[in-house]
Amino acid sequence: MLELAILGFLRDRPLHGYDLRKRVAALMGHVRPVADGTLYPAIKRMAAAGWLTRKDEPGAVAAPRRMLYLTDEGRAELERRLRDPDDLDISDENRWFTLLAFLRQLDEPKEQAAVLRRRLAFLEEPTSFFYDGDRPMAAEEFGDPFRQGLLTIAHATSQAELAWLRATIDALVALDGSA
Amino acid sequence: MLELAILGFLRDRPLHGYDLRKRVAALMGHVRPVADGTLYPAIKRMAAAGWLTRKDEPGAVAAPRRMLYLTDEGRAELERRLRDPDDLDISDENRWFTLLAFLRQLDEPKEQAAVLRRRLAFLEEPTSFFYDGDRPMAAEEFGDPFRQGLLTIAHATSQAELAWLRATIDALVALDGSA
DNA sequence: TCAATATATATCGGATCCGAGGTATACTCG
DNA sequence: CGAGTATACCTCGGATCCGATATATATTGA
Repeated sequence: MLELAILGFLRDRPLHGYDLRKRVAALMGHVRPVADGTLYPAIKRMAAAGWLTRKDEPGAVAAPRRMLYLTDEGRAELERRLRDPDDLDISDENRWFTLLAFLRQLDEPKEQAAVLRRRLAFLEEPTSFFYDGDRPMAAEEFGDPFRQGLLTIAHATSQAELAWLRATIDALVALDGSA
Repeated sequence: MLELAILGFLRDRPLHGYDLRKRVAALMGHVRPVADGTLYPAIKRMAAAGWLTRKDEPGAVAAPRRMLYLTDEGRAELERRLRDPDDLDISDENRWFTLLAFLRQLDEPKEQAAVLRRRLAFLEEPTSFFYDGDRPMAAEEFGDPFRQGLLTIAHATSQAELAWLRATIDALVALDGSA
């Protein structure tokens, strides 16, 4: 997921690692930024894969910066990941949020809509969080406020997402039809 | 986080690995269950740490089951993790949800409320997801429907959680006062 | 002026996780 | 009766991640 964020940010403009770190933290980390011990190895790894190149930037700032440029291979890899995301079928909000932040970078509205439809199909599957043996338990069955809270929050989240998904898919289809 | 789920489920009743796998999948995994290659090493690890004991169950079922029993050390470890969760300050919904599912296992309403208050404080911090240089960008600034969607969903989620948190903290405080 | 903080990059060990593969028995359906 | 599926446990290699640690300079505030 970190790799997708790096590819996405670099498609907008070249950045050095420290700047990238702040942007990734804002998107994925909030309080605790992504650890340096995670980010810099990831950059190195992705440079080895040929997705980005590094160039030293002799500048006015304290430490020497290494600017990161997305290569054509990196751009192709980004498009591949946006078009065919592996994990729309699991309930990992962070992954979905990161994807959502960069999905606009796909050129075709039709392909953007296709990704959203897969997510919609996933969210429309019935979900159960708790079981008594093999029998799924309904929210009303436990007075436990914490499990009630879990279901309340999960429900509100998926309702908000569903509403937005449906509206956005419609808009993308209309956009594609009129083009 | 997997370890917290295992401790929490075993506090309710002894389970064998395969049963645990289904419950963990229902809570954390939904479509894709936690991999066997993750769960069984985790069980082994936790047995080595003294948090649970394993006993072979010669039974009528196909393969021999190994029942898992939480030890006193395991119960103490669970309470420690519920009381002092490391990561209420990061935006990982899965962690928070797992914690929420077992927080009722803390005996004192006062301590339950204390955990919720820390989460409340985190959610009340202003958050920005996107930056133009160092300047945080408001939702209105980009017409981009994907970033708008990101903010819409994030906002709805945190509003639902805030409302539930405030109500539940009040209820716990009242409960503690009347006891 | 001196300490602290911010800038900036990097390595290393340890932890956890996933995917692929392996083993074996019971039940169900054609 | 045979194939497929469900039950049930496990190992191993590879990937990613975090925390600690290291280095070095510029800026800011007491």
